[in-house]
This record gives sequence, C-alpha cells and structure tokens, in this order.
Amino acid sequence: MEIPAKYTAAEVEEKWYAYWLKNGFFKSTPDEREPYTVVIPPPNVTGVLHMGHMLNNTIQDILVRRARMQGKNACWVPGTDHASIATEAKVVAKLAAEGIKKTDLSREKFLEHAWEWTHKHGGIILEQLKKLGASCDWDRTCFTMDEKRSESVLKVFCDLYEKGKIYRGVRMVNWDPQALTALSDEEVIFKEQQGKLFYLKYKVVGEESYAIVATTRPETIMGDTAMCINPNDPKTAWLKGKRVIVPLINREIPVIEDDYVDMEFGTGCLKVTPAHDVNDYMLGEKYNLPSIDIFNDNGTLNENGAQYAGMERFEVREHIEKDLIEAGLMEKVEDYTNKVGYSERTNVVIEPKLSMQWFLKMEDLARPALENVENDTIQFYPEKFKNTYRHWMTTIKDWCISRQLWWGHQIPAYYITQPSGEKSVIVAETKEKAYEKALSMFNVQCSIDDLKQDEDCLDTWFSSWLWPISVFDGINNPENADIQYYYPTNDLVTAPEIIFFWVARMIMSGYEYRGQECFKNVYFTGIVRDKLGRKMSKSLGNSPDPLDLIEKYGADGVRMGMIVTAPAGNDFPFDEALCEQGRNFSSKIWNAFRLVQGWAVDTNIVQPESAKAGIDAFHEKLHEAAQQINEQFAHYRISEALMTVYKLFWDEFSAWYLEIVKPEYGKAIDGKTYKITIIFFEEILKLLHPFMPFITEEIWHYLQPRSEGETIMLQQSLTATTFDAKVLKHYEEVKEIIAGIRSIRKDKNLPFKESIKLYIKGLHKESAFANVLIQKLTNVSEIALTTEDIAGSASFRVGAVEYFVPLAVQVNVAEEREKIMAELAYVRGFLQSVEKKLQNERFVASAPAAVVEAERKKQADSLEKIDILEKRLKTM
RNA sequence: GGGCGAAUAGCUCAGCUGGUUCAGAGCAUCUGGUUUACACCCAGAGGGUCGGGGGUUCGAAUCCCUCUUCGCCCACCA
Repeated sequence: MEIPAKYTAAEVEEKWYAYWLKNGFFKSTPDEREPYTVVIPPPNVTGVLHMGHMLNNTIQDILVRRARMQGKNACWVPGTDHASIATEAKVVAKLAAEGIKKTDLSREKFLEHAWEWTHKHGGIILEQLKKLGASCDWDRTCFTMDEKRSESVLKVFCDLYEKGKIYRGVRMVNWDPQALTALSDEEVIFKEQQGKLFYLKYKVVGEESYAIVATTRPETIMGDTAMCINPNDPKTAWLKGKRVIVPLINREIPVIEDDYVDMEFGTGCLKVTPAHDVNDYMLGEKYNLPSIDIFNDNGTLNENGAQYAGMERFEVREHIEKDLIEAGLMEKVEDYTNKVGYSERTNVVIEPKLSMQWFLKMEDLARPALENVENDTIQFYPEKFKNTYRHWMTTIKDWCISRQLWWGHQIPAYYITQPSGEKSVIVAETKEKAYEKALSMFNVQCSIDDLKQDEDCLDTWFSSWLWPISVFDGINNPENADIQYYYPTNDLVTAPEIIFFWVARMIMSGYEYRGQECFKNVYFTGIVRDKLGRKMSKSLGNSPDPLDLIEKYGADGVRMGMIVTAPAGNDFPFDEALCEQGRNFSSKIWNAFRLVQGWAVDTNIVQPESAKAGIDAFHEKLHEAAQQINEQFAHYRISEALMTVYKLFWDEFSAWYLEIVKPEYGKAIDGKTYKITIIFFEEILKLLHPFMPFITEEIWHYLQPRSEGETIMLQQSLTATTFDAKVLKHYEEVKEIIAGIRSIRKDKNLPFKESIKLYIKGLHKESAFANVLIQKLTNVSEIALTTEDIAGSASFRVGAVEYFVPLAVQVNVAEEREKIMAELAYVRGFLQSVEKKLQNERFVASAPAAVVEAERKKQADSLEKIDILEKRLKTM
C-alpha cells in the first residue's frame, strides 16, 4: 500500500464525504436508541457561507458526531429560511438592475421572480456546509416556505387569532421608507449622529410674546397638535392654559401640561407631534390630541405638508430652516449629537409612523418561557445570557408580526364588505375556509371573489419560531412518530444577537404548541471578528471566504483552528494563523501515522521492557484524557475538549509514547507492541473524529483492513473510564528525570549519540519502569545507585532524589555552585513561607487538617532538599 | 440614563466550593538541533504586582465595597 508522504486534504475530504452520503450514515429514523436532536439555525436561503456559519455549524457537527459515537440516534435537521426582507431586497435590486420596478409588477409576477431567484441561489449554502463536513440528515432538509412549514405557519396564526392572542391595531411602528414596511424594534439600529437642535418661536395667542421650542425635527411642525410643558416648571408656568401658533402654517394649538417634559432640556417646551414620535404619540393618547400624519409611505410629505407637500423629508428640513429664519421665527440653531434609528436591512433612517399592523400578545407566551429558563429546564451556555434573557422577558412588548412585503407567508386574513358597508375581517387558513366562515358568520350573499386577502406578509421570525416543531411536522400532525421521538431537541447552537428574535420565541412556541421545552441546552457562540476586533462584514471586506480557507488548509484544519480558540459566548477574533495550526496538526497526525505504518512487524521479537512500560503509561494517559473530555463536553467546554485531544496526540502519543516504542532504525517492532499501538491510535482517532472528521476516517481505514460500509463515524468512542493516578504520577516523575538529563545534554553539549551514565543518590524507587524508560529516551547506558556525590559531574534533583551525569570534560565548578546556590535560595524562601504559616497558631487551629498536613509535608520536603543541596555544596 | 458582563503572560483564554496539584494552557517569542515519521518538526528557555485602591479571613486571582477601562443589551430628552 502506497502511503503519500504529504496529506492532501481536498482529495481525502471529497472522497469520504461522498462515502458517508452513499452509505446513508447521516440518516436518522426513530428507533429504540436514545435520540439526540439538533435543528440547524436556518441560514438565509439565498445566502452564502460566512465565518459565522462556519463556527456555528462546526460546533453543531462536533456535538452531533460525538452523540452518534456514543451510541445515540443522532439527527441533525438542516434547512433554510426565506428571510423575507433580505431576500425581497435582493430580488428588488436584481429587478432594478434589469430596469424593472417592483411597483410595476403584480404580486404574482413579483413572486415568480422571487421564486426563480430562490431556486437559482437557494441551497448553495447547504452545499457549502457539506464541504465543511456537516453530518446533517439531508433527506430532512426543510425550507421555511415549503408546503408543510407554510401550512404550519398559517395554522398557528389562525390558532392564536382564535385564542385572542393576535390582534390588529393602529400602533406607532418603525417605518422603513425604502423597504416600505414596518420593522420590529429589534430590526432598528440606533446610531449616534451629528445633527442640529433648532429653537423655534411659537407665538402666544393674544400676546406679543413667543414660546421657544427646541427640536431636532423642524419638518414635523405641520403635524404639531399641542405644546407641552412641565406643570412644575416655573420657567414655563406663564404659558399655562394659553394657546400658541405653529410657525409658518399659523395653526393654533393648546398648551398642555405633563411631567413627562424634562425641565432641564432645551427650553422646557415640547412640541407634540403624535403621528411622528413615539413619546408624542403616548401624550396624544393621554390627552386625546388629534393626530396629523404628514408623511407618505416613501418618506415624502403628503398634502398635510402644506407648501412642502411632495418633497423628501430631509430636503424639507433644510427648506424649513431657511424659511423659519426668513420669517424671523428661528431663535437659534445649535450643533447637537443624538441617536437616530436606522433600518438594519436598508440602512435608511426609520420614520416612526402610525400604521395598521398585526400584533401577537406576548404576556402569556412569555410566562412559561421565562420560568423554564429560570429553573434551568432549558440551560444557557454560558449562563450569563440568562440575565439578558430575563431582562427582556420581563419588559416584553407585543410582537408586531406583519410586514409590508410580498415575499413571505401572506397573512391569512380576509376582508369582506357587508351590504351595510361595514368591513369585516375573517381569519382562516385558506380562502375557501374563509368563505365558508363568511357565509355562516354574516349570513350574506357574496361570492368567494368578494373576499380580499390582507396584503401583508408575516415577519420571517413568525415561521422560524416554530422551527424545532415544524421540521418534524409537529404543528400539522402533532402525534406523528418523528415529533414524538425527536422532540424536545437537545442542543441549539446560535449567536447571542438573535436571543430575542429567535431563541426566546422558539421557547414560547414550544410551550404553546408542545407544552414542553423545545431544546434542553442553548450554546451561544461569539461573534467572529477580524484580527483588529472588527466584526466581519462584506462591506469591510475583512471576511475571508470560508471555501478558500478550506481549500488551503482542509476542512479539518479550518475546523480545528476555529474551535481551538473559540470559547462559548465570547467574541472570537479570527486569524488565518489559526488555520495554519489546524493544518499543522493534520500533518502531525499524518506523519505519526506514516511512522507507525512504516514499521516492519516481527512476531518473533520479544517485547522490550521499555515498550511495556510505555504502553502501561499511555494506557492511563488515554483513559485520563477520555475522562477529561467527557467532563468538558458535559459543560460544553468544546475548545478545552479539543485541546485535551490535541495534547494527548501531540505530546503524549507522538512525543512520548511513539518515541518509547519506536524500534531502532532499520529494526522491526514486536507484534504485541505493534498491535496495541494500532489500538491506541484508533482510540485517539475516535476521540478526535468529531473535531476533524476527514483525516480521522482516512487513517482509520488504513490502520486495519476494513470492509465496504465500515466507518469510524459509527464506532463507539471511549466514554467514562477510570485510570490509575499512581501510575500517572510516577510516569510524570520519570518524565522530569528525562527532562533533567536532556537539559544536561543540551547545556554540556553532549550529543544524543554519545551514551552517558546516570548515578542516583537518595531514595530512588527501585523501578524497572523508570529505568527502562530513562534508558530508552536519553541513551543512558548504565544506571547505578550511589551514596556519595559523583565528582566531575552535572547534577539535578527531582524531589529528594539527586541525579548525577558524569562528564568527560572539565566541569565548571563555579557555574555548578552558582546553579545550586540559586536552587537553594529558592527552596529556602519557599520553606520560609511555609513555616510562617505553620507558626501561625490561628492557621493551625482553623485550617482543615488536610491543609495543615500538606503544609507540614511541604516543610519536611523542603528541609530534606535543603540538606541535600547544602551537602552538595560542601563536597564540591 | 438603566441593566448585564468582563479585566490573569505579547495574543486568545482556563483557573469550578477561598487552602493540596496556584499562578496555568495553546499560540507567538528566544536559544540550540536536520542522514533515522514530521522544519507544517524536535529539545529547551524566558515571560504575569491576576486592572487600581480598600475590606473580610489564619489564608484572596477566587468573597465584599469602591474606582478605572472595555464590551453587550435595553430605553431613547424633544
């Protein structure tokens, strides 16, 4: 069998992914085994893979693969999200490039274009995930707008409507004048901005005096319906009960009083524009003020805008500034920094706007969702996000679920005008059902065509909040075998930015529709940033293309590089050097494999004692690591678990174990040692497989003859085990001795080829184990015990035992003395601190016996060591 | 403005219930080393007032208070 000297990830990875697919290893169907379920956070259907996806999906794949190797029936459900605003924006832009305006198209025609776009670009991202090695059950791939998911969404909407949880109402919403839709509060980003604060003069009716109002938005004066002062403010008390005139348009408005007004800000006078400001809206409600809407949906002024009608809102601001100055109604203009809301999607300034929207009441839904996170039925990793979650859930507001878009689930509400002229709304899953309902409810003669469906779509999250249920069709068919078996799911891996958009709402729908948690654990990843700490984004161009990275370093290398340094919940500064580390690790594994497979095996050779010792030691190391990894996974310390395997392979297996059992150059290895080495190698590969699936599969197939259809993926990896701590402790001491000898070789320029002698003075444990390992790894020809110091030698100490390596060359006594003096000073200092503790009566009295005992042991050890060092100095 | 969190080596982070194994890991750096799996390597070394100050305690990186800096979330004074 020809083994290539270099590991070529690309080839290997493609081969094994195809093999896994062909053999259906990712598939899951309900059976007797314990289920382990993960649903993917569905990426945008027309999106492309970025580093955030890479991190997120690598973690999911690790969890899923590990569960599979623990004998669980692992099911990872993939899918995509229709992402209404984002996708619609892309389609609009694409059409615009072709000279087609959305407004010129019918809804049906537009949706044709949108579907075409979706089919063309949709699912690319899922293909990219395959390159990463994602072990999703692809047969279960879902789309938030496929038939079953759409049906689920409509069903839930109708159900919540029936329950009285969904209502329609005029509310102040965040209006995106470019996308022409309302946005949820979560989709608005506030940015600090340099602006101006304008001081406008409102003439007091019947007087020659003026009231001054400070505002950042003078263009909204046409919508003013009151002026408000604080009743406790002496500055403005003179205005009480008066009326003032809105500048330029000369309309009279009342002066009202409310302690909402901040006496310290501006002049203490507030203009009230209920149609265009959230707080003013509340004042308007409170005092029954009229509401004058001055804007069109696209951000231009409407007929209420008087002479400014038809102009764009920011143009109006400039115009009106000039006009006010000319009219002498501008007291002054100051520079001012304030925060302005922008649309997350289109990046235009949000216009608060009164509009008819659909809302979902949150209060009842939030209750169990909060409770079950508080009581840890659902656990967050890291736990700190529980606080964030609690805060939001206790101040939650109703969810605006309608969007003025075409791409999405059209709201299943139908309007009918009765003969009396009264308009009624009927909510039903289909137009036919709505028609039936209409007939029975209103007892009127009408045709089905008289029903007019609501033009709006549902918020994207209104479909994804059902995801853990709907992917198993548990809304339409609540008793089906899949949902019964796979629900509740186990782990959700997602970004903290969507804790409210998505995580919280999934938890709510889980309790509403299954009466049970939708997942048991939520693992929050950090945000992937660049080296400079900036968020990775297209516009900055600082995000590497994941596929390029995979090509360069292999999927295993990229996975390893990302995970090794990505703790839960913390931002993750990505650096390509990490991938290099990953690739280097792949190479290391490959080279270790090449060493092992290159050995000639001779079953007639007697197993060397050193190999026996090495095997005993590594056996314990392996089991110790397996146990650590178990604990690390139990706490979702995934990068630590990887680090444990990394060190197990690189340090323990390659640097120590393989060096111990390695036969002399050109010689064969005995059969026993070879066999166990292969088993060790396999066990490590199994522990490593979830992190680096490809190279582990490749090597696993080389290590022993395998038949078609076998895979490392489905092997049981080492789980809870025990290990002998005593053996490990002794082994570590031996390593220390070996390190001491290596140091001397280095200091004294003794090449490894020259064999040396080792003298041991003190209570050296008579250990064949130690001796054979020392001889094998340091080229010591002879180990002898001594009761005297050896002249002309270099020495070191491990514990209370002294080791001497005789030197052929002249020893630099002064240098040796200096070293020993330094060591002595250190131990004396240490002893001093220990004794200080022990002399403290309160310490001895109050500290636990074990602690005091430990201090006494330290004291005794130090005294012994000091004794040794002092004697050594005397005899030099 | 309100809430949450963080600050430990050059970088990224562990450090759980205060004391054994407490100042650690990986990367980076420095020194030395290639005929014998691997320079994508091996052997070794240096590097920290545990953000500042105070307190509790026999004992603090760990608990409390306070200050400083940073991050996130919420609310937006027109």
